Amino acid sequence: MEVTTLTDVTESATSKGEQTRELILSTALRLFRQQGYGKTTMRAIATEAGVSVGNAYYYYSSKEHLMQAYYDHLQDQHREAVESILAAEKSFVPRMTGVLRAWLEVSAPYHEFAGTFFKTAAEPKSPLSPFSEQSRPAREASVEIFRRVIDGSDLKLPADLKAELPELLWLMQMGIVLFWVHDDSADLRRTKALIDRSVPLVDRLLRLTRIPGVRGVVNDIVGLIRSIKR
Amino acid sequence: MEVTTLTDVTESATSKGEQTRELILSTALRLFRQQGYGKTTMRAIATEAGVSVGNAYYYYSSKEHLMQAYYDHLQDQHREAVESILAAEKSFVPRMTGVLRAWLEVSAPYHEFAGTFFKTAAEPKSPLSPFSEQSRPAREASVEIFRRVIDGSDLKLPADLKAELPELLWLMQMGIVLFWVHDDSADLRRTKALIDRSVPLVDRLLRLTRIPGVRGVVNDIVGLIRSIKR
DNA sequence: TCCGCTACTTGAACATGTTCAAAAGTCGGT
DNA sequence: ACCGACTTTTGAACATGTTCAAGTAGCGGA
Repeated sequence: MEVTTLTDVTESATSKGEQTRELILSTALRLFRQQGYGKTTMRAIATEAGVSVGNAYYYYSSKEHLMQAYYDHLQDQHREAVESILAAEKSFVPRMTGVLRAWLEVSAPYHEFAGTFFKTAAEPKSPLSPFSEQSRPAREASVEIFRRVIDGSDLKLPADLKAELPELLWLMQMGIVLFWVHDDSADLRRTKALIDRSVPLVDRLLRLTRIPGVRGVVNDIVGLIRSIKR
Repeated sequence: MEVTTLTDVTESATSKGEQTRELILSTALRLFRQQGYGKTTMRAIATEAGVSVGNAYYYYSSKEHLMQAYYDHLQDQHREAVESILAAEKSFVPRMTGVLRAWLEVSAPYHEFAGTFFKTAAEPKSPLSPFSEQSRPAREASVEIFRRVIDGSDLKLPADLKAELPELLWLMQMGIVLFWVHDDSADLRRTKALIDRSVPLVDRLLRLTRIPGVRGVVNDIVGLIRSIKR
């Protein structure tokens, strides 16, 4: 259970401003972890980082933007962690399970204040919403992971379903994240159980698409998804 | 497209305190609608209602609690609106579609600031979360509606699935709400399309459970749901 | 060296949700 | 009418996210 150290965040800092920027971010993340998001004040972050409040706002236009930066950092870690899994595993279930569990691991240190973070998930106007235009790059990078999960696996799927599936798996991850946020079981037992049991289920569901009676429904589902994407 | 009037909220006000309570609530809801949640200050609510700020807090311990009260009010309206539909329709699709559309109608006047409201959906600690202990009564009342949707319909289902289905339909509604919050299409065209197309799909999926190859997966799904509920 | 431009930094001021000690009102009992 | 207990009301004070006008530092060019 490796925990991200502060210096992990500070990488390739070059100019003067960049150093201050990273210093503020790493200080903020440390305080978030230590005392939670709500109890960490901007004044505390600034003081602890040895800068003025206004200076913190010069680099991060709001407290939520510090979260956004953290989120990006998290995703980078996840992308990295996923590589070895995708290289090693060849069938769908372990690939998907591994990817989800990897997310769980990199996010674990932040579980306590994650609620405050994902609070914004439902707020359409916030740039932090996973559905927003601003988070499109991060979202697409995330969807790309699931595309690789499928492409590198042994699944045989109808073309149209295969095209939509990465986004659906991403959506599934969003659901699991929502569950995780509410999960207060010891060692995240319940979330782990959810992952370990739901992925094989998805696998079975996907293989069901070969049954003739099912095919029609699948087509309709794909059609529905396509129609509401615009 | 009937819009809730302020006096709809104020009903059966009796004692002195109750009157003030309702006055504050109705004023708050009016301002929320007129200027949005974020731009409505507690001072504005108090001033407009002709009371002091502290007095508003005497009745509602936070701004969010004013939302909670609104939410309860909304649910009451929904329950009422649903009666005629459940009395008239006898098959699943129109029953379910009607219930969802009724929700859309009573909620329509608040669509603009709904984002701020459902923001709390993902925050585990907030009593406003639909999954929280505090909102259990409201949630159960809502689930009950879906139980009636099923019980009064022509659906023939395996007993164990039938037992879990009301909660699943409630979850489906949560998903639709999330979609609705992000829907900025004219006249909520896209959300309406989502309802009208997804309900028949659910209907078809449910009838698929008769196919032998599907039965096993359904059992597993039901098992998974049951196991993660604890 | 000095000028001017940009990047950076500051901290006081502001906006707003929330708290709280004190005041005012209400009401039943004597 | 007065007392005491409880409910209701008040507004100033507080906490904290955010803004902004002003100041400082660094740096390339004359």
